[in-house]
Amino acid sequence: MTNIRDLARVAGVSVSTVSRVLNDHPYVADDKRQAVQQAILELGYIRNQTAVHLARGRTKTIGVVLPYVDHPYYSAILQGIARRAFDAEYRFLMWQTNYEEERERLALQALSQREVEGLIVVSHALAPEEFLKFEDYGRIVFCENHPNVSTVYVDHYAGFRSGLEELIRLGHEKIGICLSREHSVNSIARKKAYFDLVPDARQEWIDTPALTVEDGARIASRWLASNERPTALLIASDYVASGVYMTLRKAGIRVPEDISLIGFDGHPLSAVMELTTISIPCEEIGGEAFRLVTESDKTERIILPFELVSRKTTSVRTNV
Amino acid sequence: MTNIRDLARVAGVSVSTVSRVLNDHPYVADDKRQAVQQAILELGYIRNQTAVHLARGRTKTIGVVLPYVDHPYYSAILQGIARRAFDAEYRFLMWQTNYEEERERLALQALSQREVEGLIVVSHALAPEEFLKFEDYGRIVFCENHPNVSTVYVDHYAGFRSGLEELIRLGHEKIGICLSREHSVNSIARKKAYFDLVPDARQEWIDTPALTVEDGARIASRWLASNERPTALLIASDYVASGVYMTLRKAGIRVPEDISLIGFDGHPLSAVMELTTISIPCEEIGGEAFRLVTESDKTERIILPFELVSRKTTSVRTNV
DNA sequence: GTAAAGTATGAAACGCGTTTCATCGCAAGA
DNA sequence: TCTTGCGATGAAACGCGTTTCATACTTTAC
Repeated sequence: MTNIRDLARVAGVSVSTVSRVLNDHPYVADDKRQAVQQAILELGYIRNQTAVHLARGRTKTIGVVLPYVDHPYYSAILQGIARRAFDAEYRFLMWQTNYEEERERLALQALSQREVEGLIVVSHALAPEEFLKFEDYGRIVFCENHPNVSTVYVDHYAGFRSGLEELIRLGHEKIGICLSREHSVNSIARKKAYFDLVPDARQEWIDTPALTVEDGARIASRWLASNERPTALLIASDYVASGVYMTLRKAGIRVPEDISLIGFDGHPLSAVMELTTISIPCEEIGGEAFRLVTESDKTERIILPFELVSRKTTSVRTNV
Repeated sequence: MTNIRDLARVAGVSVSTVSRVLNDHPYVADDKRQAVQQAILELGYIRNQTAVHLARGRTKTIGVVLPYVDHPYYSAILQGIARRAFDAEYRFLMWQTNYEEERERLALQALSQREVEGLIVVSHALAPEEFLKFEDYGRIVFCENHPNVSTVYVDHYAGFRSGLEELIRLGHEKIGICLSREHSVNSIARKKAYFDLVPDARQEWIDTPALTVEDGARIASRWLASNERPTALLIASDYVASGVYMTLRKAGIRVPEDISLIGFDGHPLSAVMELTTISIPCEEIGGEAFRLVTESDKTERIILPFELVSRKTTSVRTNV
């Protein structure tokens, strides 16, 4: 492997000059610059990035912590991060955690070991404080609403509220909700909105987990089997909502005549399924998180908007 | 930043001994080991991974080249890679390319610069030969069928054949297909299967691109507007097939009475949509590709199985 | 009892690019 | 003519952990 010193020898210059040529620094005479470039071609020299990282003391790499990749919400955020990272000539390492704390800790370890310069925590199991212990090693940006941290998020309380208000406006009183996980910050906010706004809110009308289409099918089956059925469901993911929708239709239930459904995320799927949904800018969450983690030097909180998109799975309550 | 030499000084040993302790080498006396561990705690020492990478001459990192993350096929493969990489204590860098050659070249550059030890090329725009030029720098594994390369793939010719045979068996003669991209290896294989097996195969019944649900909606609209309609569609992705399905149903077309649909991938969505599909083990593709790129030392070709899963979007042709 | 084998440890080299600091030539300003 | 000052360049230090090699002391083995 030829290195910068070989280059210097062949070109008849010092290593500093070679480095200057490599990095397009000024103050290099044309003839020497050409001699170096000639040597590079002759020896087939290729820069060792690892050495550059060590010498510069930075890796131009960030870490991304998320539970699953094969889930549209997370992959959309990841897409946003990837896009922005590419433009900024940054790389990113991903920790796909399944919400296992041990895996999240590995990402923190990488941060402290200076393998990554910052961390985007899309969703996590570990307490936020555990993350903040590592703040000295690099910026940590969350995609969930925690106090006193840099974060890019959507106000899920308000988002759920808008969905619930819509259902109430349509005359629904027996409303159920489906939450992705039991105890996440988002779920807590959403649950609060539920109990704040729905007079007849009931613990047994909260279904969880709601992450996959299969969860949707399960939720629909449960609904079918229950003797006191909500007339409307606000579901934390379009994917899950699609599962619910299809399973109910299969069972002969008419949507929205028999039950109203509202999804969440605004995934393209919701459009072809004509699902009413609360749309959020997932890619932008990722992009902004990347911007914060690389550019910002103070704690920043970015709240991105949501939008209730009414389509064909919601209507005025007709039955009891 | 305290380093290994500070540690040596404080512990009263040499740097070699410190390194031995850090790496659990044998041949370190207990008292010295403890002295080093004590020093580590005292000084709050944290290993610099970049230095380790440089010294060891390896990064335990591989690169992944794929066009999009927010697409279920790719994210499922990525999930497989991520899972396996975690177990092997490997990291991976991702190049999300949008099929832009320039972006793919950046991944190759990273390989040559020893930033990554190998490359998994899930799908690509650049000619395979362009990749193979870089084989000296590390193993390159494809997830598509190219000659003379390490690859993990599904036989898409056979896969499409099985779908087409099923449709023919059901009495369909006017069969259309939807391909993800015009000129990918997979599409070429699939197109060949189409022309080999379907007597009335027509160029105008090949629809492309077919990557997103929106593509599905577009394809369905085209079908609705055409005057000579295929009675069956074999679609290269469940996502797209879902889009087709929902859009046709919206328009009052009965599936499978008026048209049979077969999807591809075996995505969970196909189950709740009751879509007939050709199921392939996406996660396993990723996992095996990871295994090859890190463990194998010769060119290996792994062909993974597919399976036709008959559900409710296919039936005997009833109309003309 | 002596050779062979194993245990323990440190100095120094190594991987490799970047950056600081000193130096020197030469041109512009006084 | 003398002083600034900029342009150009190299030596050496730096970032930091790993590994090789030599050395020296203990144990086993015969």
